[in-house]
Amino acid sequence: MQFDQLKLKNQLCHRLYMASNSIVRAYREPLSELNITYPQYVVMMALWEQDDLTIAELVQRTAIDGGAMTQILKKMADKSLLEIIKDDQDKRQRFVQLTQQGQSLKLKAVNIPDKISCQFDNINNEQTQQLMQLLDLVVKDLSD
Amino acid sequence: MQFDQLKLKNQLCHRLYMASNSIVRAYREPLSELNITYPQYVVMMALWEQDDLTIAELVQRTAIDGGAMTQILKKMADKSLLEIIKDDQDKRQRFVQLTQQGQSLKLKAVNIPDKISCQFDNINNEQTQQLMQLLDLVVKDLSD
DNA sequence: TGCAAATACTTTGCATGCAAATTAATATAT
DNA sequence: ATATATTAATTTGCATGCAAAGTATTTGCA
Repeated sequence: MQFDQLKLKNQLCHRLYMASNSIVRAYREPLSELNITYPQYVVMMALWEQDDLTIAELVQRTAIDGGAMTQILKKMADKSLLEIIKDDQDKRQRFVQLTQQGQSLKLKAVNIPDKISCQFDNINNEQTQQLMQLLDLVVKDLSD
Repeated sequence: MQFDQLKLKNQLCHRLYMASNSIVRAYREPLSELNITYPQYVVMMALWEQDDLTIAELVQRTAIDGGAMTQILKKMADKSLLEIIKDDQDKRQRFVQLTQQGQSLKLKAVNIPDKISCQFDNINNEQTQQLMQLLDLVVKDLSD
């Protein structure tokens, strides 16, 4: 039966869809305490790791869509989490820099991963690592 | 270093975010030939598997948000893929039924899974199964 | 029997994800 | 040198995902 492959339970994509939505939803509450959304949190993590990136670099590291990134950064700048600085060398690009407030938010965020991972009762560290490796393969195969 | 857990490369959520977006994006082209979006495809798969479901059942099986479901079904009804039928027994609920056109679309969709899976060069069937099982654990842990 | 609580949906407002078109500036080729 | 191609961002339009509020209906219980 070739139609079997159209069943939802056989679809990797539907598993990914559900898992991704579930985990982003799980971040909603802890992130609301920092007054940021999930994609904004991804931007913060990228900048906490390496500040003063161009928007293109930020797009590359976060895999957030460029069009969306413009809007997201605007809102984050409005909240004084970061500043968007024009480059005098190449006037097409802009650098993104954390403000003091943006940097210090890291201290409030540091316990978020623990809050999330303690919701995982049926999956251990080894399985998590394995899962991340497999997901990397998926992303790699689809990025060509 | 507790800050290490804030790095993007250590985040399961970011892997899921990228993988889910990547795979939904991969479906975009084949689905555009059927003139449907990814969530609409999920609804179709659910109905091809079991027709004449209530909206609540459809929400439960697809994991699509109820609010979004209303809009999605409306668009699909506009495209004559399905009909939304009021229940005389319980006037709160409605049944969703595929039209002839919606049923026959299955024939055009049956080769889509193959088109997607042939993009996976670095991941084999066994790994895919393993991945799906691990994702089920994630969803299960987060659904409580 | 009558009314509060629960259900099944719908609506609304906000924040993306994404493709496509647009703008501004730089790089390249002839 | 100059037209053309490329690059970095932004803008626009459409389709969700999600929380919260709103609408009918139906249940359940005093």
